Amino acid sequence: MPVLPKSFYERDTAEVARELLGKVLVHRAREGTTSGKIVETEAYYGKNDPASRASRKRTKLNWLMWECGGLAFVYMVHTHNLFNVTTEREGVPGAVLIRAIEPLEGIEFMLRRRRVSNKFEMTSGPGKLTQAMQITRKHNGIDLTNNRSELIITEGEFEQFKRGSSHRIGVSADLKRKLRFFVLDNPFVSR
DNA sequence: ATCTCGATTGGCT
DNA sequence: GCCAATCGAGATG
Repeated sequence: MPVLPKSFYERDTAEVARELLGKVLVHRAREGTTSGKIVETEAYYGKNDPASRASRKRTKLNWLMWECGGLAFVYMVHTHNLFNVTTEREGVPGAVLIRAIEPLEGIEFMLRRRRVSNKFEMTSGPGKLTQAMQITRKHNGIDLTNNRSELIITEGEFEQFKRGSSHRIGVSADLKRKLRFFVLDNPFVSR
């Protein structure tokens, strides 16, 4: 399946978050390939989004949100790595948090890394999927639109599905808009 | 140099 | 449902 081009990401962040559902995140590591269908996302904007890492000034931690679209943006919260994709054109902050995937390839690796037997516990949360797919801060800044990258996002080929939306999870101050998107009735969605 | 906090998770009551 | 774990980095003095 073809890799998503940069133009896919350089649009309104909520639109990208919604359309990322059903696309496929692929990690081609030495140990083996893991991949999964994206089933839950959240959109984060800049200045007037109080929940965003980019709501305040640009720092060593959040600078990637101002870069061009289609780059990996990984940071830690508590003990977990959270994986995001940058959106909007260079200079405009934005990113989409990938909150859950449905495993496709490399399920044996994911089970081992997560130390769980229940497959629904492998990737049904933003910190869970990074552990399962072994995504860490070393992937910060990787170009997800380059077919030679270790980490890429490709088109998917799935039956049509319904999407739902809600307010974002775990944020202390949210906007009025519903900026969380998920595949309806998919068991790998968190909660 | 020290304090504080978080886009989470898992274990225990 | 509640709460501790645990870590980087921004904020403060």
